[in-house]
Amino acid sequence: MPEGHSIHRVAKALTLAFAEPKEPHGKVAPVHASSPQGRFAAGATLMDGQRLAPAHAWGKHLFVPFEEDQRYLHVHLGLYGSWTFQADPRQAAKLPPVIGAPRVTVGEDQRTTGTAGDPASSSPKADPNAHEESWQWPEPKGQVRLRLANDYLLADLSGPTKCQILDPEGRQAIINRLGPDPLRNEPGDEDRFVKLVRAKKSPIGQLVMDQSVVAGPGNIYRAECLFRTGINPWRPGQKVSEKRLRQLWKDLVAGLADGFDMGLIYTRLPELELLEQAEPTRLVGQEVPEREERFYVYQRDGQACLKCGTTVKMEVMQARKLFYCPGCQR
DNA sequence: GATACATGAAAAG
DNA sequence: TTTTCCTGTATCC
Repeated sequence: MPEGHSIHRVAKALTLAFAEPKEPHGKVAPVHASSPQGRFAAGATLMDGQRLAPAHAWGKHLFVPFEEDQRYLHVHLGLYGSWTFQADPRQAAKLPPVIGAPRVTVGEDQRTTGTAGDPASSSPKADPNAHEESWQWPEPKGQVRLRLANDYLLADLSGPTKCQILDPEGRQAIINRLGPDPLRNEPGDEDRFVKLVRAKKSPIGQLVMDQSVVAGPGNIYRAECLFRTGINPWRPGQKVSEKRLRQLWKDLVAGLADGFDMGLIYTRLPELELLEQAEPTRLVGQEVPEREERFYVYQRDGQACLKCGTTVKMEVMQARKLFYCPGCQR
């Protein structure tokens, strides 16, 4: 259950795990690919033995290029797909930090094996002869569509809505129908976002989740960013002022970047006054509270708005639950 | 054991 | 607008 920030993190994790040489001056080791579940058997065969190049994401789409072949693995997690990373507990010293972090996050679902919660203690000193024998990869748990593995790390993919091998044209066709990605934030993206929104009369709450308008945000960011910028989700795109849309773009940039850095969505600023600042405040570095205290409006329907006290509303928009404060968002 | 639900998107009607 | 697809977890009998 991932929004764009999770996919960018997975791209980074896959790159660190499978697209960077493990020894100085070494080559990238070929990846072992398989489909324990069987539903991606043909694709896994194509991938098995390939050297992988650095992965990248555009919105919620993940692309993993093959180094010596002009093709890509393309994955979209859909509503409940996930990646699970595991590491050889004896090789902790070689693990890239993004993998070693002791956390389990829905959607990317990273976890470490070995000493729970403390990767640093989990082993360089373990068994001096350990490296003599290769790591026994653990049995896949549940429905694993694709398993990627090398001598140190393993990534299991389950439940994706899309998992396929694409040629460059196939990849480009997907990117062509995506809007700007706030995590890429390239020159001109803000203008493109503003123009796309202002050309439509559908409600802004719908447009923020429309991947051809902006690629990355999902249901949580939609609710939270519209609250943070004080925009009513039912307001037609055309009728949102350019000023507010520029504010909204910048808020999405900051919000998704925070999600990327923290590995979870945390959007509720420590002080309400920070909401009024010209530039959005970044939350990375802050201590992360319990889930119930991370959001302003998401799943807070029936409770009092933290800013104005009005009861937070839940309505259904495009078959998804929409949360907002009718008092603050007009 | 059911059943409901989830951070999504495309196809079908 | 409704249905369909993909899976794991929580909650309720």
